Amino acid sequence: MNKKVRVRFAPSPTGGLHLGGVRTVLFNYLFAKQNGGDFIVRIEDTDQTRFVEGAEKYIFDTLQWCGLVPDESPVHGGPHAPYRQSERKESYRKYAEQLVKDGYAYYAFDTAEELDIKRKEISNFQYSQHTRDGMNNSLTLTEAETEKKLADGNPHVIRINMPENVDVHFNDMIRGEVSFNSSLVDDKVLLKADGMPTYHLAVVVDDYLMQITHAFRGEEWLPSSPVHILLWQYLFGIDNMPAWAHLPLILKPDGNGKLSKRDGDRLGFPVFAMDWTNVDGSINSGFKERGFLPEAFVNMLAMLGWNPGTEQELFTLEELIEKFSIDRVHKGGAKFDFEKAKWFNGEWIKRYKIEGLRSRVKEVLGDIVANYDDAFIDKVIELTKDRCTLLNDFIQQSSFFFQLPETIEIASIQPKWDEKKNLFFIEAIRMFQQSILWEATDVEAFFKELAAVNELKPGELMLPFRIMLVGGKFGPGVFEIAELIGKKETVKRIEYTLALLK
RNA sequence: GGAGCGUUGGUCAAGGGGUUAAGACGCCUCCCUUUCACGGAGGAAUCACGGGUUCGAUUCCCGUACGCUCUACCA
Repeated sequence: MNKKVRVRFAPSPTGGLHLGGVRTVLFNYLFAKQNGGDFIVRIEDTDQTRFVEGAEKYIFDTLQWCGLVPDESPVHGGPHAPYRQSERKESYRKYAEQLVKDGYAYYAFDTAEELDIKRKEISNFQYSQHTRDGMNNSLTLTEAETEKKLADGNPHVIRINMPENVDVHFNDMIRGEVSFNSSLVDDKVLLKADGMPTYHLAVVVDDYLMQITHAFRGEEWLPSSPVHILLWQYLFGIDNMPAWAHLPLILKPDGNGKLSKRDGDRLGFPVFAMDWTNVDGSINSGFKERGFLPEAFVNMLAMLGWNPGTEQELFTLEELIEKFSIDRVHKGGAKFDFEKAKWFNGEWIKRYKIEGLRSRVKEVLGDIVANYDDAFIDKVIELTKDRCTLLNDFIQQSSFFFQLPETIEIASIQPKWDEKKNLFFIEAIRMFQQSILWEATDVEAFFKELAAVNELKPGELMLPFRIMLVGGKFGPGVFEIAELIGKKETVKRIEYTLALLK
């Protein structure tokens, strides 16, 4: 079995690959891999005015980060190249003309202004079988008039000639039998005045030319599917049509409705896999930059609209390929929950081996780890990974291993600070300096011993000690921290804080 | 307005004629931890409504309500 699964996305200044888009790609990918098929990506840049340089690269960077790399590089060719619709422009016109010749479509010369007027005059105006008789098209014009208009180079579009009262139906992989009455569907534009196809013509022609057998897309496409079904019937035969799967929408967390990038800004979470730069230069943050691991991102996305029916929630890409099944994809939309997304990431950080985390943690911490070797960094990661849900949490949780804490929260200890404690730490410094042993257990023993001698409860001293080493009330066990940063650094930090407390 | 699609706790969801209606996130309580997390043990909270069919409906059927998507020479 050689199945090809089509992935589509339109790069545009207002686009970017957001959650819903990546999930569509993911499900395509899983299905393709599972069935031993090909996974290809096509760029739908039919509206050139909205195409931005770099958007294409952005898409592939995103797919790469997620581990969803297409089998044929749409940028560098392949058996079905080119993949940019703008480069396939010529092939579409031919099919549109064919439709006109066969009576399934017609030329329409109405200008944008004329249509605007109509829309103002008639509420809910639709260019359809009920209105096309009153419009300026090859159906109302004589053949000679049409020929002349075309010869004179009048701008025109080609619209589909929707049949009257035909039951158009198909079997959706997720929803089962879906049907529409053709009388209620308008005469969609297939070929625009600039010669570019609209999505409706392009999907059908491209899917045919690229021999696509299964097509996944968002639920928002369902209402226009009758146009596509009819086009398949007219052009290539309904038997050659790919199987459709209309995926449920990803909804905004509050209220209802499709998740939009505005929601991300408003609610403070990313809706893009990676940072996306808008035409105006503003940036929508990405999951990657927020400190997500690609595995966690993909895992989280897969569970949004699909469920294996077991209690398993954590999946690798390989496991997803194995377990994924299209009939367990839900029909209803799912609200996006950022808290759950973070939970997935925390779980993945715990699952990750230290070595796997190392380079990512180094990247997050930046310059401050420059002078430390991997062995030291690995120990830090081991001590802190379970308390991080995002990679960026390593900044808070582990910076103090590499440098003096930026702020020392002395406010936490000052109220109960007294001379007795001050003397304890002065003595501790002396004692630490003399000691030869410096493992966490040794430090703890010294510390408690000295506390006993000074008739102080260790409990009263632990917090001050922590604040001195860490700067705040967080982090792993103090004695383990002391061991790792070393005797010299420990003493230095005690002295530093003691000075602050004077 | 029209068409299509949908509706199990706050969220993600399993289930599918008879169940104490799984599990996860979040929330709350307790334990562990002389910090914060992690971890562990508990807890509150759900089948949109109305009619059928049936001995019995959350589950099947029909309505209603509500929500969403589409209704562009955007995808």
